[in-house]
Amino acid sequence: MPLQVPGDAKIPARLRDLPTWLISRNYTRSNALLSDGFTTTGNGLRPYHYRLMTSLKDAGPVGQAELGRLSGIDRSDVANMLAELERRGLVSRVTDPDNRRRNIVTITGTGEEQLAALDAIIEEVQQQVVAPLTVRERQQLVRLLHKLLSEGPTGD
Amino acid sequence: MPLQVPGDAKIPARLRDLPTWLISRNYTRSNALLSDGFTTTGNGLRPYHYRLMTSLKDAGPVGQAELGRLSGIDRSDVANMLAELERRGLVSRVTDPDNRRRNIVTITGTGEEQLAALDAIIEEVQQQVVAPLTVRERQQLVRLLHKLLSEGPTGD
DNA sequence: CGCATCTCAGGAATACTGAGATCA
DNA sequence: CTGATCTCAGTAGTCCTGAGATGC
Repeated sequence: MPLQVPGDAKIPARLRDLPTWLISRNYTRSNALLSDGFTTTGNGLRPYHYRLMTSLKDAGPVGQAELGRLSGIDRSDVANMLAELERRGLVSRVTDPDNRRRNIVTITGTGEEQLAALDAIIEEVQQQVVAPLTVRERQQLVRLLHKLLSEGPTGD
Repeated sequence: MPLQVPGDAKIPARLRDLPTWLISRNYTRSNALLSDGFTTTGNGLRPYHYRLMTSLKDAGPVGQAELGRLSGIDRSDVANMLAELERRGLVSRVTDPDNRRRNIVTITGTGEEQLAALDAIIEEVQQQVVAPLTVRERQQLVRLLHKLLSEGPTGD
C-alpha cells in the first residue's frame, strides 16, 4: 500500500506543472488507492489479474497473445499471470485444435465470482480517485485522458 | 524505451473509461516518451536524477530528507541516487555542522550544466506528451490533475 | 523459409519496508 | 527516551528484452 505523494506542499516550480510530473504523481496516487483496495480484500489478486480477467470476460475465450493486446500486458507477463490464475482455478487453458500454437483461455465460474468481487472494489476505488473533482470535471478528465491516448500511440 | 500502450483498439468496455486505467495507460505512454528522451541523449541520467537535481536547484542546499519530500522520492532511494550523482560530481554532500545527522546537498557547476541539458529534453517531451490536445485542453488537463492531487493526499 | 504463439530467464526503474547507526 | 536523519538490504509490481520450442 504505497503512498508517497507529497501533499503538494512546496514542489519545485519547475516540476509543478509538467504534464509528465502530474501524470506520474497521479499514477502513484491512483495506484496507492487501487493497491489498498486490492489488499483489504486480500485474496491476493492484483491489478494485472483484474485486467486479464475483465478482458477475458469481455472478449470471451481468446488466445494469450490477443489477451495481452487487449489488456496492455506483455506476452511474458500474460503467461506468468495466467499460470497463477489457472492454479487458482480462475481461468482454464486448452490448446486450440485448429492452431495448436495457441492456448485458448476461458474464465471459469469461480473466476467470474472473483471478478465480480473485484469489480465492486474497482468501482469503489474509482470513486475515491476522482473524489476531488466535480461530476463535470470527472467527465472532462476522462475525455482528455482518452484523447491523449487516441492520436497514434506516441503522439509523434 | 518502453511502449506497450495499445492504440486503444478494442479495449474491454469495463476498462476503457476507468480513471485508474486511463491514468495508468497515460503514465505508461508518458514514461515511454520521457524514457526515450532521456536515453537518446544517453548521459545515463534518469527521471529520478532529474527530479532530485531540479528540486535541489529550486530549493537550494537542503538535507536529504527534505529533498526527498520535495521530489516525491523515498528516503532510501534518495540516498542511493545521491550517491550516484555525487560519484559523477553533479552534487556534493557535506555534514551539517549545526546538525550532524544531516547531509547538506548542493548542486555543483557540472550538475547545473547537466540539469540545463535535461531541462531542454524535459521541455521537448512535454510537447510530445500533450501534442494530441489543444492549448486550452492542455490547461484543463493540468488543472484537473493538480486538483486530483491537492485535496488531501488520498482523497479520503 | 518467414512468421506467430507460448514459455522461461532475467533485467531495469519505481515505490516501498525494516532495521540499524547516529545524533539533536 | 523520543524522534529525526542517513544508510543498507531487500521486496513487490510493472514493463520490457532475448531466446528457445513449437506449429502455421
